[in-house]
Parts: sequence; structure tokens; C-alpha cells
Amino acid sequence: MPDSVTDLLRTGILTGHFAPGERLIELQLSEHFDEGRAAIRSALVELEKEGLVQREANRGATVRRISLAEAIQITEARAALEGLVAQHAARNATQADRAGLRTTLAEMRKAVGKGELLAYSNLNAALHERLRQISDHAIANELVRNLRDRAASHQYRLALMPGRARQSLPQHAAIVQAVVAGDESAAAEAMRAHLDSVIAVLRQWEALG
Amino acid sequence: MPDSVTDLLRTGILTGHFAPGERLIELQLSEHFDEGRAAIRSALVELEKEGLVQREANRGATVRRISLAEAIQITEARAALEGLVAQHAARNATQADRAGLRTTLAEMRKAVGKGELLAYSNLNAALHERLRQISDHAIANELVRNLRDRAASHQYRLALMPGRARQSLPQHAAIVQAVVAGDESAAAEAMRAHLDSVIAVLRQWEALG
DNA sequence: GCGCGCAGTATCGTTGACAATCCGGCGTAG
DNA sequence: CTACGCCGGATTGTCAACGATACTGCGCGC
Repeated sequence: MPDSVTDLLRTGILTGHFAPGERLIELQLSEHFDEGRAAIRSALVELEKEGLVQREANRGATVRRISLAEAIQITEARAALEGLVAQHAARNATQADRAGLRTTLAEMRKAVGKGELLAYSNLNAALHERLRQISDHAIANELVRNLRDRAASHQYRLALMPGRARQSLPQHAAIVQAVVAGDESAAAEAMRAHLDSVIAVLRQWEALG
Repeated sequence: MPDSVTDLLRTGILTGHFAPGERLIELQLSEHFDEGRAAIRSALVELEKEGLVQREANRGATVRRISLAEAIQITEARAALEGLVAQHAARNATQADRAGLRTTLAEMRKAVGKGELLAYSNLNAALHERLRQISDHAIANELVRNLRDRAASHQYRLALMPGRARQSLPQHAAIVQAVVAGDESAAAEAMRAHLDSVIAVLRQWEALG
């Protein structure tokens, strides 16, 4: 059963409605969401396991701050797992799947051409999501989704980086090409390369302070 | 703070004290562990997130059954992540670390020679654990530990498989060699190969029914 | 004999109150 | 002026009781 309170709180955190470092007080949230304190508590426990919330005994919960160093580790893990996802996607893709991927890629090209950053970002998310669906790998899916959420704040900043879209487009093209061709190892490799380039940007930021 | 109830319950599940499919009734557990129902509830929520427990609304919790198909996916994800772990271990290993790894490997050789399956299994676990420590990759560590727990029942069966130790020894040797040599990509590759061989066995079992 | 509904029981889910704990401010002694 | 200890408010942690829900078995009608 989709635990609505947890979902609501998670969304609140991911959208920035609850900022990193902000205290999450049970009674307040209880009124905010019009739910019992027990439900809130349970949601906080879950989100702690997801790494989005930090809880200290007798001191309450806060929205977890993700350092750049941690974001890098998260993205490294994501690279490893999304490589697996791409591999399985290449293995399982039907003709319809392949057509869909090519369509999405074409739209991405168009978005880059017009300089529509937001549209590109959405298509990017859609492409990765699509690959996860096609891969039909429940375990990797679950883990990747969680890792993506954890590093969401940093990803956001990346999407708006000037020139980023133009740089990542060929990487996405390579991924799609490999998946469409059914080349498993090439797909995994292309996906890892793509995320490695994300990591490179993060490292650059880290060096800058 | 280490939530003792969760740890106790998790250990109980991993050791088979609570069998797969067994119902986990809050009141019973409450008496068993001499803890309030609230603590038990919280533990069940956590263990559900860890994939060890299954909960259905108004129907209670049971120890999750892991199918062979699922164990395969879990091990695939583990392969991807432990590859990353090995890579980082190769990057970070100190001289002392290298010596320790060689020592463990030598002991494994001895255990295989004497046919001591249990000792080998323990050394195996120790080696992987050691690599995780050396890797200093908090995210990958956390995920791998969880995945290992999830597939624990199947791993157990594997450890006792005749001839398995002899087969996996050279794989472990290759991993240690690569890490000691500081060859990151070889370490990752060796680790993946090792876990791929585990997957191969699982697939074989799956085919047999 | 067989399916249907109905009550009983087991168990979860929720609520409200209370106890335990922690943080911050204030007063006081040195 | 500073360090120490104490006190009050805020918040979490725990408990017991109650309400809600789903399974079980039994009896009744067909």
C-alpha cells in the first residue's frame, strides 16, 4: 500500500518545501498533514532509511544535508547500478521500446537546439525512467530511484549548468544507440560513461569549494 | 543510535530463528523481546525497507520469502556495487591493508586444502568485509550489506555446495592480486567475475527448478 | 451436499495522555 | 566577568486502551 504520508513528506523534501537542515517536528507535521503523530513517526523512520532524513534520539528529525562528497559517492553507486539497468534494457527492449527511445532522443535533440533547458531536463529524466522500465530489474530500479532522490538537490543545480545539455546529449545518444542495437556491454559502458561525466562535474565543484 | 530491537529481529531472521513465511505478530514479538509494541512496529517498518519483512495493511508482517529469481537480481546488483567497492579498495589500500588481504587469502588456501568449508566461508565473508572497509565507500557499503542480507538464505546453501570453495578460491586470488597491485579496473572486473560465477550457479539451480 | 451470510476472534492501527530527555536562559558564586 | 548549576519549555519516547479490519468456522437455506 502506498503510504501516503511518507510520499507526501518525501515529495515535500525533494521539492524543497522542507529545506536541508530544517527541523521536522512531529507535532507540526501532524497538523500540517492532518495525520496522527504515529503516522508521521513511521514516515520519518522510513525516510531515514531512505537517507533523506536524519534522526537523533530524543532530539528529533531534520532534513538531511547531502555534502558534495556524499553526492559523488551516491552518483558512483548510481553509475554502477544504472550500468546494470542499461545492460538489461539492451537485453529486453522490444521493437516498440526501441522506437520510443529513439523518439525521446529526437525530442532531446530538438530541445537542445532550441535551448529549452527545462524540457531537456524532463526528457532526460523520462529517458532514464524508460530504460529502468524496460530493464525490468526491480532491485536495481528500487536502489537507483532512491539514490537519485538522495542526490536530487545537487542534480538540480547540474541541470541548469550552462552547456551541460549540449555536453550530455551525445552521451545519451550513445546509450540509446547501444540499447537499440541490443549491445549489452556497450549499453552498460555508455551509461557508466555518462554518469562518470556527471561525477567529473561534481568533483570540479568540490575542488572549487 | 543502534536500534537494538531492529538488530535483534534482523539477526533472528538471518539466522533462521524466524523462518521465511513465518508471521511476525507484534504482540508476540513484544513479549519475546520485552519491548513495547511501538518499538516492534518501528523495527518492522525498518526491516520492510530493508526487504527482509513483508507487511500488508491490517494483515500483519511476515518474513519475506526471496525467490531464486529475486536472489539472482540481488546478486547482479551486488556484483555492480562490489565492483565499485573493489575499485575503491584498490585505490585506497595501504601497505598494511595489502598485507592483511594476502594473509586472509593464504588462510583461505589453507582452509580449502584441509577441506574446512565453514572456516572458508567465514574467511570469505571476512575478505569481502575487509575490502568494504578499505574502500571507504559509505554508500556502496550500506547497499551491499543490505543486499547480502536479503539473499542470505540462498548464499548459505551455496557455501555448502561441494567443490564451490575450490572453484571460488582463484577468483578471490585474482581480486586480491588486483587490489594489492592497485589496479582499479582489474579489481572491479575480478570482483564482478567472481559474483557472476555465483549468479551462474543460481541460474543453474533455477533451471533445475 | 453446497454456497452464503453472520458472528467471533485475532491482530493491526490510532489516539490521547504521560514520562523521559534535551536545550536554553537565568541567577548566583567565585 | 565567567563558570556552574538549576529550572522551565519544547519535543520525543512509551504505554494502555480503544476502534477498525480481516480471517475463521459455523449454521442456515437451497
